[in-house]
Amino acid sequence: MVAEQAEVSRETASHILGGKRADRYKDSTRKRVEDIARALNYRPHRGAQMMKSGRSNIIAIIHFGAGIEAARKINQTLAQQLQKIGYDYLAIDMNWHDGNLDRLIETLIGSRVEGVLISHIQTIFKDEHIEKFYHVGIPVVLVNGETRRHATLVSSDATDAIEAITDHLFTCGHRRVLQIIDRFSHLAEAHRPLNWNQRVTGFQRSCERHGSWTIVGEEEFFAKCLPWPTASPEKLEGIILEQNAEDYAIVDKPVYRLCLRLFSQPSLPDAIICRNDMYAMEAIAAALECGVAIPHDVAITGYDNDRMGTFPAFGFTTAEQDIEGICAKAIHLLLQLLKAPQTPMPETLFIPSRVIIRNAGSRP
Amino acid sequence: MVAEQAEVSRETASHILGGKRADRYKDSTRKRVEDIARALNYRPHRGAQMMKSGRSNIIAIIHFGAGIEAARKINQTLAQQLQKIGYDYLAIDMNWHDGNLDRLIETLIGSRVEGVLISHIQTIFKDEHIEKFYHVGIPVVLVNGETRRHATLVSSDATDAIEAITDHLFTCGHRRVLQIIDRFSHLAEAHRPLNWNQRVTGFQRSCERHGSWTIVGEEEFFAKCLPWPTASPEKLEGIILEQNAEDYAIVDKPVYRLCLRLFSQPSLPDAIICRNDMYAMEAIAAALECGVAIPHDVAITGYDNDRMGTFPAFGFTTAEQDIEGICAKAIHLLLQLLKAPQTPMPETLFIPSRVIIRNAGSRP
DNA sequence: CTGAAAGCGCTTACAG
DNA sequence: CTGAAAGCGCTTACAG
Repeated sequence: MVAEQAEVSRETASHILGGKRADRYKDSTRKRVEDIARALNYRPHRGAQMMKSGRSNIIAIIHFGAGIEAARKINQTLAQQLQKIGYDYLAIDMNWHDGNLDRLIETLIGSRVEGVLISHIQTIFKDEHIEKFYHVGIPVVLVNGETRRHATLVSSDATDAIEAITDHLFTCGHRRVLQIIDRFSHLAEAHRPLNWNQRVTGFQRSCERHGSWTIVGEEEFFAKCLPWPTASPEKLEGIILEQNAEDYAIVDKPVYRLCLRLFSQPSLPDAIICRNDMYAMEAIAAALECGVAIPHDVAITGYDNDRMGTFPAFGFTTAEQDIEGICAKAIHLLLQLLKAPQTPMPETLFIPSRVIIRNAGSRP
Repeated sequence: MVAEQAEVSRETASHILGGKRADRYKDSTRKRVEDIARALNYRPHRGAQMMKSGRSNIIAIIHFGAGIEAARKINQTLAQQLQKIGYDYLAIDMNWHDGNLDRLIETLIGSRVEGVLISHIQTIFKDEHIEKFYHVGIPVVLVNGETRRHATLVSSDATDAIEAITDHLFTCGHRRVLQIIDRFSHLAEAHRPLNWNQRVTGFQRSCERHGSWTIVGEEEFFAKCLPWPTASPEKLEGIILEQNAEDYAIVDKPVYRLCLRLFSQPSLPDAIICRNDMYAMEAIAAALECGVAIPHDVAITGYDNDRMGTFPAFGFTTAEQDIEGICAKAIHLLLQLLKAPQTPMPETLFIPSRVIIRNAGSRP
C-alpha cells in the first residue's frame, strides 16, 4: 500500500480510506492520509478487496437481442435498479460472444459474481449452463424468455394483451384477422415457447367469443385459404398463420417476405397481428411497397411499443410491457435467493402487459 | 485451495490447473488433480489471479447510444476483436448509469482494466475524466465521436460520403437540396463537433461545384427562404438548415417535427439530407403523414445503413461506415499504447465511409 | 517430477 | 487514537 509508505501508519490507511472506522482517527491524521492518497493517486485494488471480503458485490446481467427496443429497456432498467440498491453489475451481451459459452460461464464464476440475471434467454443457453451456476451456489433469475431448470422466470404475459387486441380488431368491424407467428404447433405443448402459447391462447379466446379460428402453415394458407370464401360476409374468423420457425432464425425479414407474398393476392385479410413492433414495421414496409393502404385496406398491430410505432404514419396498435414491474420483481427474487438460498421459488411469475390502441389498428 | 486438500500436493495443483507447467507432471498425478478439481467444482478466483499476476487482461468498452444500429455494431465488433486477440472486456453502457461518472471511473481503475475504448463519446464525458485514466497510466482510445485530451480518436469521416451523396442528388436533377443539421455555426470552428464540420464541408464542396450554398437557422429559413424564388429554375442550390442543437437533446423526434412543418409549405425542396438513417426515417414518417411522395416529391438520404433503410418502401441513399476497419485501427493503437506507453499517437485518425445509392435518393 | 517459501494488496478482529 | 498479526486464494521462481 502506498499511502503509508509516504507517511506514517500502515493499515490505518485502510481504515481511513475504507471509510468504516474513519471516525476513530484524529482529524489531522485522517487529513494527512487522505491528502497523500490523493496525491499518489491511490485506488484500492478490487481483486484484493474481493479476496478479503469474500464478496464481489457484482450481479451479472446476461442479455440477448439488443436489437429490440423493449429488450434494451429491460436491460437498462435491471442495471439501474441494481445500482440503486448498491450492487455493481457486469453486463454481458451474448451477441458479442463468438460461441464459447462455457468459457464465459467460467469467467463469471471466476469473477465471483453473486447472482445472475438472464434476460430473453435463447436456446443456446441450456439447462446445463444454468446448472453450472447452480452447482457453485450462484442463484439465477430469468427475465422474459423461457424457463430453465434451477431458475425462476419472471416474464411479461402476452395472453391478455393479445386477447384484448384481437377483441378490439373484431369490435372495429374487421372480419378476418390474421395472426402471423413462427411454427411450433407441431411440438408437444410443453416444448412450445411460452410466448407462443400466450399469443395463441389469447388469440383463440377472443376468436371463440366472436366466431371461429383455425391454424395453418404458410403453404397451406396460400393453397387452401385464398381466395377467401365469400359465402358469409358477417362471419368473424381468426387465422393463425405459422411460418417455418427456421425462417425467423435464418431468413432476414421473414414477415416482410410473407407480406409481399400476401399483398400480391387478390383478397386480403382485414387485419394482421404481428409478433412485435419490429415485425409490424416489416408488414408496413411491404404494404407501402405493394400499394396496400394502412389501415384502410389492412390494419396492422404489433407488440412492445417501439419508438417507430409512435409516428402517426405508422401508428399501429401495440402493447407495452410493465418493464419496471418485471425488473423489480426479478431483482426482488434474486435478492431473496441471495439472502436465503433455500427459499422456495415459483417456477414462473407472469406480469400482464398494457394495450395501446392506435389508429392504424382501426378502420378510419 | 481445494484440490490439494482432497488429494496430495499443494501448488502442484496450481501448475496443473493453471496449464503452464502441466507437462512436467506425471500423467497419473495430473489426472488425479484434474478429477478432484472437477469433482469439487474448482474455479480459480479471478481477483486472486489478478493480484498475483498484476494484470487483469481486461479492456473496458465504454459506450453510449445503444439506440443507433451502427453504434451497436461498432461496440460488438470491438468486443469480438478484443476476444480474438485474447483480451477480456468489460462493457459499460453509459445509458445505464444514473450520473455518477466519477464512481464509474473509480470502479474501472479499481478493477485494474488495462485499457479503455470509448465509443461515441458524449459531452458529459470530459477531458478531466479521461485525465483520471491518464494519471494512473491506463491508455484511452476513442472510437467515433469527439476528441479529448490524452486520447487518440479513430473515427469515420463523413466528408467524402456527404459530398458524394450531394453530388449524386444534383446529378439526378435535384435543384434545391436541403441538409438538416443541428446548430453549431455560432461556435468557433474548434468548438464545433467534428462530425458537424465533416457534413457541412462535404456538402459545401459539392454545392460549390454545382452552384451555391447558404446556411440558415430554422426560423430564418421559414421566414425568408420560402416560398422559393422561381427566377432561375436551372440554378442549383444547397441549403443547410440548422435546428437548435437543444432540440436534439430535449425534443423527441426533432427532424420529424421540422418536416411536418416543412411539408405543410406550398413549395418543397427536392431533396433532404438527414444526419443519419434514424432521422431519415423521421422525415419519411412525416412525409407519409403529409401525403408527400418519396422520392417523387422529395428525396431523402440518411447515413449509417440501418436495417430500416433496406426495405424498398423506404430505401433511401445512405453511407456505411467501415466498422471493421475503424475497430481494428482503434484496437491496434490501444495495443501499441499497452506495449509502449510512450508511443507518440496521432490526435485523430479518420477512415472514410462508403456511399450506398438507393432509389429513394433519385427521381424515379 | 514435486513441494516449501514468499508475496500480490487488501481488511478485519485484536491488542495496545 | 493507532499498529502488529493473520489470512483471503492464488502464482512464480527456486530448491530439491
